[in-house]
Amino acid sequence: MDRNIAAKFIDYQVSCKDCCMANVCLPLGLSAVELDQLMKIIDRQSPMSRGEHLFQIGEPHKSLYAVRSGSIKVYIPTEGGEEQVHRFILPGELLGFDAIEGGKHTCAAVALETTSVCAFPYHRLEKLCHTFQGLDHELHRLFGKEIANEHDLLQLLAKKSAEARLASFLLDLSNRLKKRGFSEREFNLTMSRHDISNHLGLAVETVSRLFARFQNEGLLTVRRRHIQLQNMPEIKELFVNVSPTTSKRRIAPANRKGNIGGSYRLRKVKAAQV
Amino acid sequence: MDRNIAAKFIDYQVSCKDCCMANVCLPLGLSAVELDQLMKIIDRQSPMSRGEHLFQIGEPHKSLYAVRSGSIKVYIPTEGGEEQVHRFILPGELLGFDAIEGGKHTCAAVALETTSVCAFPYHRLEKLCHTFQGLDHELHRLFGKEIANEHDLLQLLAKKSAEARLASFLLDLSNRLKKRGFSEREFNLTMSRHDISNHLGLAVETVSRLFARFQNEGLLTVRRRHIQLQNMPEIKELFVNVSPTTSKRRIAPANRKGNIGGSYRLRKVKAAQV
DNA sequence: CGGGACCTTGAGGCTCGTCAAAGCTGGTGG
DNA sequence: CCACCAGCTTTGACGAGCCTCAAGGTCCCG
Repeated sequence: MDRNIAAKFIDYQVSCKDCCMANVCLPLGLSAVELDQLMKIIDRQSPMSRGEHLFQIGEPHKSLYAVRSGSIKVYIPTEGGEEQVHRFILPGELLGFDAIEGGKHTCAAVALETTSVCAFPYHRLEKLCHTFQGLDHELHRLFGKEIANEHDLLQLLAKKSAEARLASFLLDLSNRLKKRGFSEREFNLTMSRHDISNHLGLAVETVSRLFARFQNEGLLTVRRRHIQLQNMPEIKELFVNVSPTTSKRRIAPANRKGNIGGSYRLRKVKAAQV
Repeated sequence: MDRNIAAKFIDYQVSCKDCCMANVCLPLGLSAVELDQLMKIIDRQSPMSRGEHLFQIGEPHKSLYAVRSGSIKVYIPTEGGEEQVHRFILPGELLGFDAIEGGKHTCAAVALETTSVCAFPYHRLEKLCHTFQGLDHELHRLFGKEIANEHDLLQLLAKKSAEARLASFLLDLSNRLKKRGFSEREFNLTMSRHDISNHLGLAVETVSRLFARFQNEGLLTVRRRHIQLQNMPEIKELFVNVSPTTSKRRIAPANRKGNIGGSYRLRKVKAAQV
C-alpha cells in the first residue's frame, strides 16, 4: 500500500492529467489550456506522516490544498487543550478555505495517516482567477459548499440523536468515498473513535456502543477501524427519522420494512414510537 | 417608541452620519469621501413589521443589510417544516453574507419586531471595493467574523451543557448590546423561548427552567422577555466551567464565592463534583 | 514480553427531553 | 368593560438517552 502511494506520487510530479483524482479534485470544466496553467502553479509537497500538521491555527494563509492520498483532520483547538474536530478530508477533497477571508487559518489540519497533498499558492490562484472566469466561479461554488457543510453539522449537533449522528457520519463518508471512486460499502476509518466522538459531540463509549448495536442489528460489520455497510437503506432511515429535540411529527407511520436482526432494547422502544 | 423610530427613519434618508449606528455599523476607518460614496449606494428600505421576511432561502443575493433598529432572526428551514435558528441580528449588525459565494441565500431572515434595515446593493458594493482598498479589507474581516461565529456555535452545541449554552447566549447578547451603546445588564429579548431553545439545541422547557434556576440563584432577574443580569461574573463562570462531553479537568477546586440563593438540586450536585 | 494507545463492555445515575396541565398576556369581539 | 381565545411561558412528574467511572481486551511497537 505504501509502495503504491509512493508510485503514484511520482506520477503526480509529472501531471495532473495522470492523477487519479483529476476528475474530482477540481471538476472545473476548465479547458486544456486552463488546466495546464493551473497545473503550473501547483506546489506538490512531500508526503506528510501521521500526526504532522499541514497548518496550525493562526498561521498565515498561503495555499488551498487538495488531498491526493491519505486523510486529514481539521479541528479547532480550544482553551483547555481540548479540541473540536471539525471535519475530515478525504482524497480528492480540498481544504484551506477557512482562512481566505481573514488571511489566517482559523483551524488546524493534521494528517491522520501518511498523506500527500497538492498546494495551490493562493496569490497565484487569485491571479489565475482574474484570467479565467470559470475558475473564479468554481472557487465560489466550493466555498459555498463549505458553508453548507457547516450548516449540516450544526443541524446534526443541535437536533439529532446519537444514533442519527453516527448514521449520518457513516453515510457521509460512504458518499464521499463513492464519489472518489472508492467502495461505498466497505472502507477503513482513518480516524480514532475519539476523533469521531468528538466530531459528533458524543462520548467515546457511546460511539463504541453504537457500532456494536448497529452490528447486532445487521446494519453493518465493524472490526476496529474496518467498516462494511450491510444495509444502507436502513441506516438512512436512522438518520432521517430520529430528531429528539423539536420532536413532534415523526414522519408518517409507514411500515419499516425488514427491520432485520431487530430486538435490541433501544430499537424496540423506538419502533413503538413510530 | 414607534414614533421615535419613525422620526429616526427620516433622518436616515438624509445621511449615515446622523445615524446613531454609524460608528458601529461599518467601522471601516473610511475617509469622509469614501463614506459619502458608500452612503450614496445605500438603499433605505421601509420598515418591516414582525414576521415579515427580509429574504427567503434560495432567493438571489442582492444586498448586504445593516439593521438600524429592531432585530432579525436568521434561520434555515429544514425538510419537515422545522427550522434551525442560526443567529439573531441586533441593531448595528450586518447580515446577508451567507449568499455572497453562492449567489443565493442559504438562510432565511425574518423580523422579530418592527425593524428597519439599510441595504447595500451588492453589485455596487463590489464596484466600490475596487476603488477603496479599505472597504474590501473590511468586508473580508466581517466575513471572517461570520465564520468564527459559526465555529463558536458548533463548539457550544457539541460540548456545552444546557446551562453553559444559555449563559453563553445571554453573555453574547449582553456584549453585543453593550458595543452598540445599549445597557449590557438590562434588555428585552425580542425572540421567543422557542427561538432561543431552537438556537441552543434545547427543549423549550429546559430554557424556561434554566431561567427560573438562574433567577433563584440570584444570577439574573427575568420576567417574560425582560432580563436583568445581576451577577455577570458568576454567569461567565457557568459558561467557562461546564463541558459535559470531553469532561476531565473541571477547573480548579476554587471555592465558588457567594453562591447566593443556593440550595438548588442540580447546583448542589455540581458543587459536590467540583 | 511489557507498556501504551486504543477500543469495548458493564454498572450506575445525571441531564435533559417528553408529556401533560395550568398560568399569563394580548388581541378580538360582543 | 369583560369574556374568550390563541399563543407563549411556566411548572411538575417521569424516564430515556447518554455520560461517567472503572475495568478488562486488543493491537502495535520497541
